Amino acid sequence: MRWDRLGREACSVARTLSVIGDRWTLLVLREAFLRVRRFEEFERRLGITRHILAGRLKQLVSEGVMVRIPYQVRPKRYEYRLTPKGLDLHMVLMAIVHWGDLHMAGARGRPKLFKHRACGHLFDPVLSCSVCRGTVTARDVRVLDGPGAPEAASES
Amino acid sequence: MRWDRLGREACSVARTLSVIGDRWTLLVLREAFLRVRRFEEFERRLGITRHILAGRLKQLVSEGVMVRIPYQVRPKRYEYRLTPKGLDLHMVLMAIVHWGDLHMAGARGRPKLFKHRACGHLFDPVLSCSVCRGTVTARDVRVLDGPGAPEAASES
DNA sequence: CACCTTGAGTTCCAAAAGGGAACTTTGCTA
DNA sequence: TAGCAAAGTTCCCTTTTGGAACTCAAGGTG
Repeated sequence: MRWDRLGREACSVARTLSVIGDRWTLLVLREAFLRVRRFEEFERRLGITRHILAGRLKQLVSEGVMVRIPYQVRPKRYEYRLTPKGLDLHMVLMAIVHWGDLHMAGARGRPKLFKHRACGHLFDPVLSCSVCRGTVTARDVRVLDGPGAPEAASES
Repeated sequence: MRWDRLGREACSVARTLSVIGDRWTLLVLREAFLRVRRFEEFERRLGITRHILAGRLKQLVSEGVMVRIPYQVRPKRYEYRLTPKGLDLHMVLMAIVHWGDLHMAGARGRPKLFKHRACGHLFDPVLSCSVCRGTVTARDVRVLDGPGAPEAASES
């Protein structure tokens, strides 16, 4: 399989990965959620080379995950911001961070903590069911074919 | 930055990505959650080349995300299964699928649906707060430095 | 017994992607 | 006039993929 075909697979994992399934892209998004907006600051904080960064930002913009908007006119300078579609990736980032906190934290503990503004407490993200609000773990889920499933073979 | 340094960064995103931040790795895990276990079946379902698959599986095993266990002795054959550490990636996969369902679904709709065994309903995954159980979105979260944060500079 | 099949890899080579560093462009500032 | 800053591009060389063929061990088949 070549990556240019990924976005056309009948699988939401594959389609999502066609947008964000790349280390640099996820790291760029991490910074974006921490309110980094400018080319040079992404470069400085990530240690990414400029031409890779330019490519990733261009892709994120073309996918509608970020927008490139001018923040000054003379000379023209642009910054990158998350769109609503990009903000929806928050759950993906939180899930990734949480797994790292559980399984990859160093001796000194977590690098970041999260406070829930609504209740004021430090918290861990928990996946729950939109219907009953109960916790959802791997064994609680049964996977069924949906309307967009491939015809005969079972692909996810 | 080279990838071999990623796992040593003081950031749970970076550390998680050092394990799963690769398209093929995530697709292998998707299949693993759908109960695929054998080398040939991963190959067939993903269209991945054999030597890339071998490398990814070896890495997942060395990270403790999967285990390689024999399922027959003569001739010796092995299969790959998720460990508890691997099963904990479920939230990451669910978050990725859900974003794809929201933003990348084709005209025919979702390829897969999820049923919550506990309540019996088809559901969407929702991220919630471990303390108050309320929904958590990007704007509800305040990020603070934790004990494992880098000294002076602020990196996530 | 000679040969074919299966599962799980490994090896080889050409093509694509990535890392590093220097160069470009536009206008501002000393 | 020179220097600087932000945001990219270009060039070149190294590393990683994709694709296909080859290996190995143990059965099964005629």
